[in-house]
Amino acid sequence: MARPTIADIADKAGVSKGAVSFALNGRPGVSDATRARILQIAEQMSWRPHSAARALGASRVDSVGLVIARPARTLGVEPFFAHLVSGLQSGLSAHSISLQLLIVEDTDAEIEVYRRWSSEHRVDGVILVDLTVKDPRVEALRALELPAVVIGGRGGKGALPSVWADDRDAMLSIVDYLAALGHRRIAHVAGTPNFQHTQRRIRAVRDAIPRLGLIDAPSLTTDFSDAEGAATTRKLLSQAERPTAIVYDSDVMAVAGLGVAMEMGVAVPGDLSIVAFDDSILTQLMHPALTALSRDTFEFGRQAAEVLLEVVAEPAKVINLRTADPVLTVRESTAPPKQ
Amino acid sequence: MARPTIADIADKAGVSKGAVSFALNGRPGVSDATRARILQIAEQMSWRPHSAARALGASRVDSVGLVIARPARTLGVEPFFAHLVSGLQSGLSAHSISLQLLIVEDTDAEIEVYRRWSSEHRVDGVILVDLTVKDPRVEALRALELPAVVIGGRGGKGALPSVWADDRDAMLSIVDYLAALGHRRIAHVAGTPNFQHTQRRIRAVRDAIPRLGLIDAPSLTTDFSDAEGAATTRKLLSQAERPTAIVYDSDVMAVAGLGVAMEMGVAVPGDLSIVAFDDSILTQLMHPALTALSRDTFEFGRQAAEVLLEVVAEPAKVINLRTADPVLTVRESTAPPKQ
DNA sequence: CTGAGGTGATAAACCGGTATAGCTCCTGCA
DNA sequence: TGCAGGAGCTATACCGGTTTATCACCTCAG
Repeated sequence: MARPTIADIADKAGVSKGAVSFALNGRPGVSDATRARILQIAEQMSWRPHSAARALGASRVDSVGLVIARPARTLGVEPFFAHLVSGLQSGLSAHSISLQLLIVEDTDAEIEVYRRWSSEHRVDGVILVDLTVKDPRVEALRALELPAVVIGGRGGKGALPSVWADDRDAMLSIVDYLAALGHRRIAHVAGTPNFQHTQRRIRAVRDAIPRLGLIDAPSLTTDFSDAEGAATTRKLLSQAERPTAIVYDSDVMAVAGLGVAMEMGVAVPGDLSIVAFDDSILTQLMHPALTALSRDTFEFGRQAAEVLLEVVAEPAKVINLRTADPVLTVRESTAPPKQ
Repeated sequence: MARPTIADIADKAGVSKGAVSFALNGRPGVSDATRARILQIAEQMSWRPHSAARALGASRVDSVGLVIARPARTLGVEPFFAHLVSGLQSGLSAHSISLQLLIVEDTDAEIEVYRRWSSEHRVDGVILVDLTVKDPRVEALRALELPAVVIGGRGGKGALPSVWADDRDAMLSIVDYLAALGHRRIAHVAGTPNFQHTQRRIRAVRDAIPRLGLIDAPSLTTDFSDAEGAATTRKLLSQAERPTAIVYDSDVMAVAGLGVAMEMGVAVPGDLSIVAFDDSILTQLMHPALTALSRDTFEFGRQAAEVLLEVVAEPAKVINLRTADPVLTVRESTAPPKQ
């Protein structure tokens, strides 16, 4: 007997299937003595529920989904997703929920996946990342009535539940530090403008200008690629009035920017300070090692999992959980500007 | 009516559930006219099979699994897994099979996952990576009768089906090139010694010594971390007779090694040539950009998916598919040695 | 002594598909 | 004319759980 079923257990225990089900799920209907006996037999036969059978009856599949819509090429350098996935699983495995991961090319494909998952009952809910300004996924998920939690995008009213970190505060902590070092010409190499977090960071920089008495603090958007990160840096360093510090919206762009500085003979941190808005092994491998904003992505994922499970259990619930603030890890790429 | 079932379709079409099932699965038993009518109604009601129901009856779940046993911390820098997963999904989605991904801490946990997946019928088969010399997973999977495909490890007799690239040839292509440039003192910073591919690479280097007339070619094992990569490099460059070229078993270690060379004032590629046995954006971001061995990991994953599906359909099948050979991408970190 | 109410269990329906036995025609051939 | 055989379809069992209706039995209050 390879895979015992509850019928096998019922036979052996001399009770009905129903009694076994009650016993195994810890619900009333059987005496403590019978329950103990059933549990012991189940244990001994090393019984496990057949996930499909349970899903069919109970209409929950104990599985949630995460779709990442990025070309595979740009993925993987960023530890972000690996850590996020690990954190998610850590939060889910405590409840024996499995994670379905899918990488697709674009948002249309992503929505299509949600549609399929929903109609095939493959997941109980999903995690959303990279929220854009007018994100079509929000409406699609609402229409499908598929529980969802947004990561990173703070929900307004009528929005989906979310788990978010304060991008604004984080960016301010960087700019404040640079200003305190004496920098007055700061540049910001931002990511894709349609991401909500990009917008928030740009706004934070702009708002800080008068307060900190900055001469200038332009935000230049890119597609997050190393190529555009390098090109933008080249442009910035070719100006008559160079910035003395550059903040990059990702670690990859920061590394590319460091390369450009070296290539142009601009000393880091002597002539130029560099900060990455995202930490990873990449920033630590560089010479000089890059000052970076560290986020606890693992914990982020864990919390998102918890929130999603709450929302799955109670779809009407509105949760907006703010996670721990990111901290600035100062390394060798930042210093006061030369006079 | 939110989610139509085949019973709904049967009602509307005025036929039995069985007829609908036949029609939707393209099997004989209904006339072409009826089939067409049923398909049209199904389409119109946007019917999708309930995955759990199908799994329960047909005892296949249209889902395969991949477990990665590495501490989350070291993951993610390596684009390898991201590309592999994308490739796998590309190969699977053509057959509407989904991929279950799990990251765990160690091999014991990994085997535990297989056990759970198997008894809960959550997957039809699994993909194995990072095969070690006496890998306990092989026996565990055989005992569970869970179809599996090994990635990277070429199976001997009695082994699991596999998809593999020729590590030996790949390593030889690197060493041959370095020798052709004139290098006679070559060092090899290898990965964890218990990995099969590490063993094969070490053997390839050793065997090449007499043929190429190398003075020396030691292979030093590490744990694949940047820290050990750096430490090993430091040791090598501190010797009286320095190697003039170093081959690293991973891109991360190669980057760390480059850092050490710079820190010690060893010019790359003037005094030292560096080659990474694995390509990624990391190697391209460096200055100088690193010569690296490029593998088509995406294609690798695609082929593995195909093979796994064959094995799932026919468990007795023995397949050992050799993939395209990796190619050496020469960049700026290699040059003839100074006299 | 009787009836209400709670406890511990069972039998059977159900979830949404797939697989199979069997039934009804219709056709073709002897 | 009779019958074998196949096409086309139906009815039903089945997969492995969960859930509900029902029931026997015991206890206790009136």
